[in-house]
Amino acid sequence: MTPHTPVGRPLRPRGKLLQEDARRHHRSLLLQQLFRDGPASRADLARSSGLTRVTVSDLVGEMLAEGFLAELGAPAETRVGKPPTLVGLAPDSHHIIGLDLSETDRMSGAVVNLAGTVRARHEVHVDGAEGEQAVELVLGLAAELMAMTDRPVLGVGVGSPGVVDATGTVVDAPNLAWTDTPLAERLARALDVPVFVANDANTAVLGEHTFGESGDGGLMVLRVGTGVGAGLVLGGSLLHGHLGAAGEIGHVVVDPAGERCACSRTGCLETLLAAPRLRRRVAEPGADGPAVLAEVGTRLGEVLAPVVAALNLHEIVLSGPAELLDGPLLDATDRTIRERTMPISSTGLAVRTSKLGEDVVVVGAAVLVLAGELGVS
Amino acid sequence: MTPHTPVGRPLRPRGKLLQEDARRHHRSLLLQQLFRDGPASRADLARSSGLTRVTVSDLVGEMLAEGFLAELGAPAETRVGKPPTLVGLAPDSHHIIGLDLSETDRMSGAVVNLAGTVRARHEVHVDGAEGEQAVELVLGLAAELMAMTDRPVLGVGVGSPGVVDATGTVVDAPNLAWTDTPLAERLARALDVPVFVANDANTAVLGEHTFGESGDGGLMVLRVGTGVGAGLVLGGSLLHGHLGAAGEIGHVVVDPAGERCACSRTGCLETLLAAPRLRRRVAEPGADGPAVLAEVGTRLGEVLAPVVAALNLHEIVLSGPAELLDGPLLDATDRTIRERTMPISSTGLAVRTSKLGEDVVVVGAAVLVLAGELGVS
DNA sequence: TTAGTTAGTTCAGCGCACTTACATATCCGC
DNA sequence: GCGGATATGTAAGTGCGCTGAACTAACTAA
Repeated sequence: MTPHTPVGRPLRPRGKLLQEDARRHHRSLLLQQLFRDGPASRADLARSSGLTRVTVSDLVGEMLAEGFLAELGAPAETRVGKPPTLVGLAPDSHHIIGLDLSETDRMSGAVVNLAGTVRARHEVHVDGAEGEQAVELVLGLAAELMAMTDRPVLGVGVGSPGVVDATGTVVDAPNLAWTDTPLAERLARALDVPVFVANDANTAVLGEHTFGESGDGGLMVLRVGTGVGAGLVLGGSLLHGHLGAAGEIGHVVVDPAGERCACSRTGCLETLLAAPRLRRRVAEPGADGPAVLAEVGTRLGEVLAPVVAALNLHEIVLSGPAELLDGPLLDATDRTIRERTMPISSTGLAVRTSKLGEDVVVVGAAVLVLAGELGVS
Repeated sequence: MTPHTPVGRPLRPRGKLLQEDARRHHRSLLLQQLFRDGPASRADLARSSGLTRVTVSDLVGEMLAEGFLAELGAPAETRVGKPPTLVGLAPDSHHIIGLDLSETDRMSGAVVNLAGTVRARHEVHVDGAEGEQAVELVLGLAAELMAMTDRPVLGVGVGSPGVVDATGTVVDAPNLAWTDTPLAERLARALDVPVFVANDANTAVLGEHTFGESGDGGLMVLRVGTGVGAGLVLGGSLLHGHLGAAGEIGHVVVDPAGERCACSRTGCLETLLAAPRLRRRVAEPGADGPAVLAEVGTRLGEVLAPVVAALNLHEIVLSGPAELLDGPLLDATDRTIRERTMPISSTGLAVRTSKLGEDVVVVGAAVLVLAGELGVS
């Protein structure tokens, strides 16, 4: 009798499971494989997935017919036996529309292929649009982008500011004056493709997780912009939190004696770290820029240390203006976290800036679609 | 086209999925149902699970034969149509052995039924036993408990101090001088039943999650004893962390100017909160007990606030000596968390002490087995 | 008594992945 | 240069688990 452990498996079963689900699951398994490790033969796929060659052939055939995969011929190297025919993901067989609504002055979007490469861009100015007007701006932007590709569109992903619930309804987004706005439904109705909406920090962490060369441990992406927010991927899945408000870390108090914040509290993380304020402080005449940045970094480290210890995170990624984040601030954050946690928590940890830059949100929005439609990420 | 969202579903498929797995999954689904909501008719189960009556009948028949379920006759109330026959969980059809190795002076264990009720107890003194000696003490305790029930034993669950990996190997437990000790394997070999081992704080959070009347949002259990540790259930599953060290929050620095800690840092949470130290400080001549407790509670709140905000937790449970935790300390922690986080993070949050008391760990260890063997929790 | 309703079972059929068997295509040793 | 070894990929048949449709059982309402 060997020891078992219920790792990763959710404690409660989720629902009815059909054969159809099994097939979709296995399709995802193969896609995922090709997605991460590049082209492979049917036999290779069979070996690594545990499915039989027969089943793999069947599934691959299906996906070839749909266009998601392409046959790539035999590999160059020569070995005993019949040479395999490689199959690989056809990254431009389908395109995805990713939208980033997190900037205050504009809404940007992109046509993204299945490999996370941006194929086209488009953006619209917000110009103070709010409520329904803002929704229509989004609808227009998405339609425009859909017209920019001749490939079938797999779906639309949106990274929106504010709190977004599981159905893609924006519960609350002050900047756009949205409350309980069913954005996913509106887009789905208008465009007739699957639509996924999530908080911008959440899409960012998905982007980083899938396309940012990150590992498989817990990942946290901290977005620094007009505000400060975070997204977390734990155990391979996006954390939503009890009320869908996971990652809302911008208004944690770090310094009760600090500046007054718009949220009526004093000394929130945002009063120190939000890009406009920080930029102003650094530029103040007579200010010691690096020292200011280091001090803010230290404060950030103090906030993150308990989170790192509690979650045993693998990576923390800072996303935002590089001139502010990448340097004394990052270094101080990294150092502070290590000073304030045990080696077992901090040795496995990497603190770095984003590798995707400005595109994290749109690419992450595309991952939302990839995960939802193909089970790939 | 309706909006979709990949909620809760892990982003990456876990592995091959057989029909057999589907059947186990559906069994779990029904068991879970009966487990949470009590007895029901086959027709009720079919309606709420989405399976057909045929399938439910088949599965229920199987589980009746195995003894897990029992027919309970018709309900008292009378309605139109053929009266249903209720089936319900047979809580004492099988028993589970739960072990708690977290105390320094003794190892305790219990025979637990499927409903989480303790049916018998046993314990052994540690008397300084270490390494292999301590392992044999555990083997003996488990064997003794297995002899105390005449029901089939579903498995053995163990809550061990220290870091435990996914295979049930204790990576590091200083008190017992265990390093890379394959405890699950040893027990499985000796007793010939499935064995599950996890960190004591992790088993505690499982116990609280399943039998502590807690909700479905994120749950954190903070164990205060000789040391301080935590366990987390997020999105319905236990969080392990990158290196299996999630919840190791005892050595987060809360006061760099504080007392020196055994871990070579200064001002760790443990230096304030560990039960022996705290008890001593409260009992000091001239000390204002409640004030000391409130101050420690405030510090704890400062550590937990970032975690609460980042995870949007639903519940925080303090488990340990009630005379220390339940009162000014708990109140101060609760207050501090609310002062330091946004309403959206804190309104959905409840901070309380454990409802299972001393039994959290053994009962949680039983849940480990329930989840692993029956997919129930 | 008859009609209507609900519970639970029987039976044929379908989808999916598996096993077994085979065709195909290369290398290797003689 | 040719059979044997080795490996890839396809074809046919099997078994498992679920489903829909039809059936029996047991009760209420009129």
